[in-house]
Amino acid sequence: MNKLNVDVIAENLMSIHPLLYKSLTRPAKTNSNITPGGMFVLGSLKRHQTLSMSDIGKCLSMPKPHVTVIVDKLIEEGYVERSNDVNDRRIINISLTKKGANDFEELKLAISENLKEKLLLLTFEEIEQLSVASKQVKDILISILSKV
Amino acid sequence: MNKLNVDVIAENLMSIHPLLYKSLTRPAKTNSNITPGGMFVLGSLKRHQTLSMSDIGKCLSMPKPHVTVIVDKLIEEGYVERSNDVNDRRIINISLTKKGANDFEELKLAISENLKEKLLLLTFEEIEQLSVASKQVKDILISILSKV
DNA sequence: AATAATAGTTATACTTTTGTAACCATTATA
DNA sequence: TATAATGGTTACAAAAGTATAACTATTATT
Repeated sequence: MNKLNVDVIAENLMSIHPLLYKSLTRPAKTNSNITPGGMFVLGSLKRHQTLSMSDIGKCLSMPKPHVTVIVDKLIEEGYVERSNDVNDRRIINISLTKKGANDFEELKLAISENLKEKLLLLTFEEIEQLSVASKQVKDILISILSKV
Repeated sequence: MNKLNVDVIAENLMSIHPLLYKSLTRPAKTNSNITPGGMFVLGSLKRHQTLSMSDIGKCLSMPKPHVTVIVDKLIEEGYVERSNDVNDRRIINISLTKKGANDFEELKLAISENLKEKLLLLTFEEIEQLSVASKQVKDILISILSKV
């Protein structure tokens, strides 16, 4: 383990984070009434198809009561639905509805549009590089940070 | 401009963001009384040395009243200090104190330590890759998303 | 069968963030 | 000089996130 590299990684991630936050959550507010938390839940469901309430909490390091509040709101808006687990009747599984999947796709497009304006400043090579590098960061972080 | 690439980038960044959030802000809470917002402000100051109140707001897409609140708290803790601009007496410049710089360094170490446990699961090559890729993402995002 | 553990909800209190509007001081403009 | 624009603060309200405890229902353990 190279100690220097780890510190560099931490430093890079700390710089990336605040830049992302506003760029990603702002379109969600202007184009829909999805809160940042709701957006993350939808993203997790998009990746995993179905998750129990507890799994969502683990996925996002979110306390269970908060998951309940967010999912309640998403159900109210028709984005997700509950279903009882067939094996364990304590478990409630959450999955995207068609509307939820569609609207999340639209939200991603809105974020793309928003980013696109900024990305126009880059060369084709830089965009290519960012595409590859962001995928590498994503895949590696998911492999070590995702708890589900 | 390759449309596919832009959408891939948006998708990757949206996946990265929730993973980072908790991993980066949790150590700040356990090791100090710096709020996430305060951490971002310190990070901006670390990169730019000195910023006016408005610049901090632009940097982090933060409303000005919120900047005031956060900076007030950081001053109270002795992490940053105000100084009047010599050319424009409306402007108040904020810069890190020695204590602020030190404690921010320590905070970064705490985050590194926290990450290190997880990074132990990776191969040396993956760490190397993450180090390079996260730097690329950081540099490119700063070049297009940072407003200061 | 009794007890402990797990999944989820409800309730509550608190912190942080976000959004406005009003306000003062200073600088720029007409 | 009068007016507009900018930088920053104050005050207030509302939304979102965080944390904890108490509770029900179900499953696992003994």
